Amino acid sequence: MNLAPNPAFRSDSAASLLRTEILNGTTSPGTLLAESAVAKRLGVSRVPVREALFALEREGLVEFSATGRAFVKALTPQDFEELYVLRLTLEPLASRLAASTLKADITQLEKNVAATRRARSVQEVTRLDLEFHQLILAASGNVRLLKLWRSLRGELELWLGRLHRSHQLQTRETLQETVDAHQGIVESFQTQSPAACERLMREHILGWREWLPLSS
Amino acid sequence: MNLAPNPAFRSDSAASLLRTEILNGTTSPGTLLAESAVAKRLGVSRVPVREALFALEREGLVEFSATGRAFVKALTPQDFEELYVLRLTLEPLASRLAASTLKADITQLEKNVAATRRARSVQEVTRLDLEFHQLILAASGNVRLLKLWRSLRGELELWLGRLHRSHQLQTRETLQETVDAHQGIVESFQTQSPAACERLMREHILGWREWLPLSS
DNA sequence: GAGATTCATTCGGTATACCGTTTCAATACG
DNA sequence: CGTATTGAAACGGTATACCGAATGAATCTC
Repeated sequence: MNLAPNPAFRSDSAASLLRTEILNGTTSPGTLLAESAVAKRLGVSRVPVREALFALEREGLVEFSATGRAFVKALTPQDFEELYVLRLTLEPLASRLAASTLKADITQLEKNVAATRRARSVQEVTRLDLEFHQLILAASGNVRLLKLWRSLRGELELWLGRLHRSHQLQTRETLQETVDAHQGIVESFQTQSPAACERLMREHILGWREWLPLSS
Repeated sequence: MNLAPNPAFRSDSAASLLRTEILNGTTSPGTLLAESAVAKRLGVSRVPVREALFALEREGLVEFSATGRAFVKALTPQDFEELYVLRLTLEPLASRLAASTLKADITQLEKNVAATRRARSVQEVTRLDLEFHQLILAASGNVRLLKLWRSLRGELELWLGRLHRSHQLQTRETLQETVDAHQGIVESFQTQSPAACERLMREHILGWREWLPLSS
């Protein structure tokens, strides 16, 4: 028996806690995350906090000043524009690459869509929505492509969280639209060509254009 | 006078040294980079070495095992395939986005091409080649796009370095081809539409297809 | 001999301490 | 009043030390 896959590193715990607080909006953008202060608050030393901050930087939730101080990232409308352009490039590509894989097995995607139908909170829908897209990135088979997307995921969550808090999103209709679109994409993997899958994903993301802060 | 932009962090020095050794091939792929050993060799403590290893991981030159040990990344033909697909996606996009910026000012690109013409070593050509492409990524104005590309740059350098060492590249003709292609791209920014710039970059990268390890 | 076991060594995760630099607000200056 | 100055507190970069876990080779088992 070689079990014990959970060393429970303090750096991971610290990252999880800080991640939650940032995504919740508990700690507002621009806040200084001083190593000493965070360490004292979490009851650990500065070393794991340091690593947690680096991890969060890779996720796009934290940014470092020139002098090495960590701040909760503050996103501007232009940042969302950048993210949007990249999603519009990376995700259709992933869809095309994933087409052959997903033709054989779409059980995970189907589970995700079913769970989204049953979801009861906006947080849950958001999580499942991002998970749906990440499943396709993972199915692309290009681990670098998945890594690139994951480095943007934190910022995408910040974006969605902001939309939710401003009540611009997640009326009953938009939820239904999301589920329908995802359902259509899943079916496309079974019935259509890779190029068609790519196109469908592109159109799905184009539908997000209206939620860009700039256009509101 | 507030000069002193060079704190000369030991972590940066360590990263530079290790980076050079990895790209040279001095430390071969798969080599364990134990923190203690590297620290002793460089005459610093483990802490800056740790950070250097994280930095090199972001650059794609080092990978961590499940138990946290750092190894010099070993690239497989499939890895090159992944990198190629991503270049083929990101760089034409950057070209299109950079078109408006570069219509106004191509001096940096022109300097680069001129320097490439004057280059006397394969290492220098490689460096200038990657710099040319990076200039365009930077000119795209999308800082996230630039960051994504930079996270692949280390692996691209490993790829080119391998090609050089196997003498498959950098005959006089391929150098001339590179310079010509780059010159054409620079001119396209002045004379053509963003879509045409995008297409030209795509074709330039398609030209690299023959250098994929799989096809040789 | 092939595979499981043991154990000394190595290695990474973390705590703590020290130091120079940065920061920022109170103060002095024009 | 607006702008330099200054000095104490805060912060990050690094060194060192401790510990449990992982590693790999020698050993034991069948």
